[in-house]
Amino acid sequence: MSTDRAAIHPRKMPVQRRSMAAVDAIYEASARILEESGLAALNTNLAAERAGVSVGSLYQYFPSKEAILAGLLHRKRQELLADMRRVAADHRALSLETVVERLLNAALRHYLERPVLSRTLEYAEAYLPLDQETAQLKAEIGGEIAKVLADRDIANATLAARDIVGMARGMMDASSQAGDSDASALITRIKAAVLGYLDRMRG
Amino acid sequence: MSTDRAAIHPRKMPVQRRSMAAVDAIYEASARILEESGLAALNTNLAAERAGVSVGSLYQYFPSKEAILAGLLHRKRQELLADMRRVAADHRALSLETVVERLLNAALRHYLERPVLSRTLEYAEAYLPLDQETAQLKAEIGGEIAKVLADRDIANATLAARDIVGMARGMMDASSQAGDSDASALITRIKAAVLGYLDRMRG
DNA sequence: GTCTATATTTTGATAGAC
DNA sequence: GTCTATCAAAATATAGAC
Repeated sequence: MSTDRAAIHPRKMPVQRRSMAAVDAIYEASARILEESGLAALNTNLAAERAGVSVGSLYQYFPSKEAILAGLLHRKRQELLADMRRVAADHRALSLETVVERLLNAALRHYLERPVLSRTLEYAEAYLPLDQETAQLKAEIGGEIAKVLADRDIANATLAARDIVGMARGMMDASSQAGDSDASALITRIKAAVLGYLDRMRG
Repeated sequence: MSTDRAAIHPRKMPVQRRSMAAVDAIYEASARILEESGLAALNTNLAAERAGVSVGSLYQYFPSKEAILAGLLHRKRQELLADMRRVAADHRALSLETVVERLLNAALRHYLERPVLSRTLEYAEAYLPLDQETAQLKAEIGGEIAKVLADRDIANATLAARDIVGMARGMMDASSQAGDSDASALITRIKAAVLGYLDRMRG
């Protein structure tokens, strides 16, 4: 019997205590595999084994390995969005420079926690049949930034937000791949790029 | 018999006319597979079929699918480096702004030719057992930019070059993923980020 | 709910004929 | 040099016992 390879969404929400532990273990095991060996190395058997559950159990929660990836990405996005909202909440009281710095701090904190995992999930998204809900989260993260920019009368806030997210991400990737570990110096440099960009686009 | 999965380098240089055509066809077919379906979809059987050659022939030139990826990346890098050198050659006669613009034009031209392929190969590099020679090419590309910056008395030219490559790449990725196709507007915005960054890092 | 065992499919790689 | 045929290994997914 041919199985549905396109299934992406977690099979069901685990409500029992035990089930949640299994799902968490699968996520964490998968994350480690991705970090250690990349996308190509992730498979359901290995993920189950490393999570300390059987493949059968894994398939009870995830219809495919893509579903695991989608779930991981979704989680990460939710966490970042929550943090972004927190930072953007009272932004009107602050200078542009301070807001930018706080937003970058939030983004960096998430990214630097697990840079390789972040990179891998970001790439996976590009070829993964896109999960509507997760795409929405991405848009909302951009939206939070655009809102801050629009309030400062920056033209084309949506485009600018996309540019800023892109440049920050690119610099974080380059830095982490080069093995650079000085986070505060990195923030300073990203801030230079972001504020320099905004200056020049405004002037 | 267990085969050597770690082999990366193309098996041999094709010297005959016919062989070169086969190798080219394999590269092009692989590139299309990567663009259409991502890294996970690339396999030797499919690449051979789409290239119009048999798997046996493919294995005559490539010891593994990783070798195909490594070869594709190596080619792309060589092309970009050649272009960068051309641009950087007479840079002393030009303003910083003009040099930056020319370098970005070169990078963009290469990237926008096949953005999805570029992204995929870049990601592949991260988990691919790194090909010494290709890593060297990457360093040389950064080196060309660093040289230009150092000549303008920009401190920490190597670090700045890495940042600039990263931010440009991140913005190109974001733009192409969003489906934006206005290349000249994109150049203008990347220039704003790069020059703004340099200004602030200098001042 | 979870596990073991297993079928099915896909992929990697080679042997041997032409 | 190239192809066909095929093997071996790995990965997906499920059935059925507990």
